[in-house]
Amino acid sequence: MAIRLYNTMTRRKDELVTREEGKVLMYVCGPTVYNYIHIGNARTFLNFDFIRRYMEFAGYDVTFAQNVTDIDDKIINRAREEGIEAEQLAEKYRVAFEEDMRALGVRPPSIAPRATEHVNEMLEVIGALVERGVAYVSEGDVYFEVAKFPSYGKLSGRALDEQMVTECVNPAERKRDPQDFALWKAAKPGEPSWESPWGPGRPGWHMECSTMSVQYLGMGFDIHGGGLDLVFPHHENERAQAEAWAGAGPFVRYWIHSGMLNIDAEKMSKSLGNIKTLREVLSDFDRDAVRMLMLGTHYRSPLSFSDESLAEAAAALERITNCRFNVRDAIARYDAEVGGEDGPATEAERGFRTMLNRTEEEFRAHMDDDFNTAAAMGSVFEMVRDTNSYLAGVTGASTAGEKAALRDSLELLEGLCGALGLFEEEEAGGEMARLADGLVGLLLEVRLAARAKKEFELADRIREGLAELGVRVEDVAGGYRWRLE
RNA sequence: GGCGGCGUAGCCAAGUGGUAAGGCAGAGGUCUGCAAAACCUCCAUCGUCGGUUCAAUUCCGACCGCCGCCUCCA
Repeated sequence: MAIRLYNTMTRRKDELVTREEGKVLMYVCGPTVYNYIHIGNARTFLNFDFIRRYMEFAGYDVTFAQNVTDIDDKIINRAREEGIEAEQLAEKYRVAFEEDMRALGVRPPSIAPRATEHVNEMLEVIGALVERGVAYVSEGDVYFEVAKFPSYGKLSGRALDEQMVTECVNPAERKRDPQDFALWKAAKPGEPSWESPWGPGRPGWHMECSTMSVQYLGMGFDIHGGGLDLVFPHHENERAQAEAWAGAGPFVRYWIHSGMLNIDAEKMSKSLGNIKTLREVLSDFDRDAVRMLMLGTHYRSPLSFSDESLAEAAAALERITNCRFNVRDAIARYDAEVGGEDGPATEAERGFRTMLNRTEEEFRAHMDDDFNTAAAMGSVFEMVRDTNSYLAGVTGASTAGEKAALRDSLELLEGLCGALGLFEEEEAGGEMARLADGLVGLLLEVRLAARAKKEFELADRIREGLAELGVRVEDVAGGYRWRLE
């Protein structure tokens, strides 16, 4: 079945037909590196990580480009505050961004071009736009003349003359029309700058995305994404530049926009002082809890973030991790057993396999339908319930068929969750881990013996002591199992 | 003023023209030395008012409420 996705340009769900069959060329607007990213930024990057991963899961070869905006006003201002060069500041936060993405489990882009390394290419595009008469020079600035691009406003669905005019902002206008936007900004004294035919300056914000996306993915690439708040003016302008420059459209086949994240139902803003950095969140919560929270809401809907909602997501995630643990434990247990007759599959086993197949079908169908992660996770949760239920009925000496079915269910559970980037935390390894492993096992053997003698006080002491070390002990028929919290 | 979105149980959240997934929380039960995990059961007529229809939460209209964008913003 084909993937259908909501296209901001057409305002409906369109079937994904890529430029080249089996391949997806995708560009997502990356960070402006002037600060640590906040949880809202994280949602956008996570949403596109889900989309990218699922397309790969669905068999596409995905090329994913994401820019780094390492020169703009915010960077310059912030550098001034911190008393360092803009370049140093940008590098500091660019590295921090990469760390954050790694900590979140967001897969790195295939290509991560930086604005400052593509100034020459941008100058070529700007020059061509001036030559074509769609851009004009004004006191060292270069502006795109919106009136020369007939379909301006098509993406964001707004007419040029119906906008609220914020004229008081800049009365000494260098622009012919307030809607015109800068392709090149003349440098003020002390600002970082590059040479250009129009004097020293730096590229306008929108320029880099048009230039670099086309440079690496080619005109008419498949998917361009970003936060919903980038539709206007950023993406509208990108499109205008690119199509005016190429002389034809489309710049992009599908536009995808990720919904905003609010904190306690309010927009994050400096004035409200409710900006929450990803680092703060990750210091309190597991990365997969953050992923679960984002997966629970469709990517285009607004998401209200709070510590409570995160705690809920963590609890929901635990249900899945418990199930995974239950299945793994059962497999290990049955593998150790010698008995077990082979024979025709039982009723329960056949039903179990049917359920597994249905789960995968439903999961894919939901994801194919505009990446409906919330519904897809619903299917996973149903599978969790049915698996636990099946597990409760399989007791000891299971058949080869049952063992195989359990292994398949584990593979499916991990596969579906993995398609959305869950369960990628590295497992502890090494000498010390093996030693700890053995010690815990030894203690639990002692505890088992104590329980057999009804020495519950000792048994409880061992369990509590281990709990303090983060080892959760659970008793099962005739034995025990444990795991790290 | 222009454009767009949203309003589903205590909370979060899918979804459909034919009486509503899933998760969290809660209640009861089973299992257990206790616990944990798990299973079972219970818990909503979908903002309000009209209209279309055999039938609407789902389509249309009005209204109320909330929010976003129109200026930098993921």
